[in-house]
Amino acid sequence: MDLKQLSKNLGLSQTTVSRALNGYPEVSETTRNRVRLAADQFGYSPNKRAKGLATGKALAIGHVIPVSSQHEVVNPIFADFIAGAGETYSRNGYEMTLTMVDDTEEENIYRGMKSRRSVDGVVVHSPRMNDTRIPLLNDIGLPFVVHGRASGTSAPYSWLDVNNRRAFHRAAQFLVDLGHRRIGLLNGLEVMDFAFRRRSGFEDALRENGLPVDPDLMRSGEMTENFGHKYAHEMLRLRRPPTAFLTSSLIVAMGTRRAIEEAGLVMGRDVSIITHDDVLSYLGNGGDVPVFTATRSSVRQAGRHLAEMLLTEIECLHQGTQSHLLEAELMVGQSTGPAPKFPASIP
Amino acid sequence: MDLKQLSKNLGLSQTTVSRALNGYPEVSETTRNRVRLAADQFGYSPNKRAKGLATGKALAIGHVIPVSSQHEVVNPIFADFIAGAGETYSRNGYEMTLTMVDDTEEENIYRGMKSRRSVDGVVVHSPRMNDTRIPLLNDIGLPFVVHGRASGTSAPYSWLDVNNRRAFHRAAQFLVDLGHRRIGLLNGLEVMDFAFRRRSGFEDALRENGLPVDPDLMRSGEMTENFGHKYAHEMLRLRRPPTAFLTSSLIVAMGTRRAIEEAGLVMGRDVSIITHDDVLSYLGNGGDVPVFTATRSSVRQAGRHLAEMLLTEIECLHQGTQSHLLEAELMVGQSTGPAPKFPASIP
DNA sequence: GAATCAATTCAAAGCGCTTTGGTTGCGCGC
DNA sequence: GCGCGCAACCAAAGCGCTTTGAATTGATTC
Repeated sequence: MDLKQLSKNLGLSQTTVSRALNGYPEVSETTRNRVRLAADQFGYSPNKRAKGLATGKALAIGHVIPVSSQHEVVNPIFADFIAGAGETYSRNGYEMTLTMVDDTEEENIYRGMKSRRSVDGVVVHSPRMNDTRIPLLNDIGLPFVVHGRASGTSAPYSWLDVNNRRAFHRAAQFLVDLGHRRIGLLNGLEVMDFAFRRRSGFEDALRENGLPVDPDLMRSGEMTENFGHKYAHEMLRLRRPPTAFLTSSLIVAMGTRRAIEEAGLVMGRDVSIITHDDVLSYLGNGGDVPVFTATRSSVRQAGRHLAEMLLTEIECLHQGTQSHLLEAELMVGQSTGPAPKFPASIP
Repeated sequence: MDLKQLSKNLGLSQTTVSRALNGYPEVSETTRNRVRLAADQFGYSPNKRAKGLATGKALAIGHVIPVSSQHEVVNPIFADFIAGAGETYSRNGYEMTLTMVDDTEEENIYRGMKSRRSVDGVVVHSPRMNDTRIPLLNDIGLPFVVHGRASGTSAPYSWLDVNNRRAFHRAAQFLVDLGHRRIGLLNGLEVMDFAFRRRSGFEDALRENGLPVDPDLMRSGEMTENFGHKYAHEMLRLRRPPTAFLTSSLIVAMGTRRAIEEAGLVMGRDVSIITHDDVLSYLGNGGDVPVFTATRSSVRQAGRHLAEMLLTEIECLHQGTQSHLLEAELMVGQSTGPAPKFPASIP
């Protein structure tokens, strides 16, 4: 059923039917109702491509997920972030198109999206420091918003980010207040902007408390369970092991806990953990008292919000950029406790 | 830059330029090269919507992710599955559009996709038993393939599935061979077809070995860490606790391990765990000897493969249905050992 | 020299919608 | 009775591509 047939059935012109369905005022209410009814009845919905061609809008948003060919890790936060964004899109009649792309050809992808007009805008994921995508997108004139920020980028852009620096600063301070003096940092890949900020918040807290910044106690890498396990294990075997860890995700924290328990130690008593928690739906850090003490901020919520920002940017031709800095809340759980008087030594 | 401009620049007709770029034979090689060069130079790529309108193909595949409003869990395997499928799509010039949808309106979504022709086909995720989507899609004539199977559906359809029944049968047999007599099953939601099959494989193995099927030792639910923890904890406090668990995912296994350790027991010695492992990239169950004994099958690989099946179905108008049953491999890790002579009792 | 042919190229129609620039019919004031 | 404004509707152009059917070559054949 297309517009032509529908209008023929109704004995009206295509123009009128189109206007009736799209809410234009120059159609009488009786006609509009008649048209709506018929459209429902025949199950008519306009061909998206034709509509797109005619209006110049794609009614679609692109998410380009960099999948490095070297480390094939799919960041698990995508699922929840995209679930959040998807809610916003469907509420507003947009589609979401996902592209997995090797990070070497990202530029071509964006240019292609622009020139073949397949999307109205894009969400930039996992910004790195000095991220080249931001000037690129500004350059080619494709509307975009960034999930996170990119230090070192001078061009203006819209973003939504968690205050990673403050979150890790607070977390570190919390551990110091509990008496911890040696704290291990298991950070995300530090080419990623968020990881860089987290580290700097962590280091600032140490310095403010007159504590040394010890490279032996800092590792960065893909945020997997194995990563957490491997380096926690390694640090716990140092001559002077850390009495606490600050980890970048719940998954890493779980690996860290495994290393702690393998060493015959007890999490929360012998060794503390604070982690950042993105509130992934399948990884609830729940209960009345959370298992892990955590700085938390829902990535799903972030997805919803960022998608809204992008849509207003597209629809309102919103001049100027928008930005939102979310504060993470610090939830005290069972994984932290006072620093032990005599740090357990590993056999 | 559009086709009109490009052809004007070249002094050729739109027809010729279009044919040159699309590899039609009735264009001389010299002209074709000239056209290609110019297209590259001007960064021309055809407007996707116009192309779609003209050809009637959308060059896009839809993935409809059911997001139940009750339990807002986003299944973490989506990320990896979609990464796999996405690779196939981009290799073949397709886009992937994702729709998060409350499962009450799925039907409308599919009908809409069909009538507005926004996709050439869809992938059905998380089939339930007697899944209504399969007859629906057959009915409206939208090409589709299913990730998994739907017991109780008589209509033919194409699918790719892991042999879940055999995997859990083998896993249970493996535990029985190690001397375990009481085995806890922490299963996915049993409206899901895969969970149903897993349970039946599990029960068959018990029966074949003359062991009772004890409802107290079987739980099903969303596969979260908390789910694993909660019910493992509960079962371990039974008068006759299980000496082993069979769990539905690595995440659940991690929750189970937590419960075991909280009880002061040692995984692999006091209590064994076998889990299914979807080989999610961020959850490597790696090492020379995996942490968890597991039946494994890569969901990312499944995504790649299933996407290929769908594309051949669409492009070749492949009559008849295709199906593939993948066998999971059993990887022996550190989480299993002989059943203890005197099962540890919980204080 | 006219007719045939293959190899290239082209003009124009069409995909299903929106939108521009009308037309129509009616009540109004003068 | 005339011109006017307004409400309601419409025909046709246009979005950027593909594809049909025809035209233009130059070479070949009779």
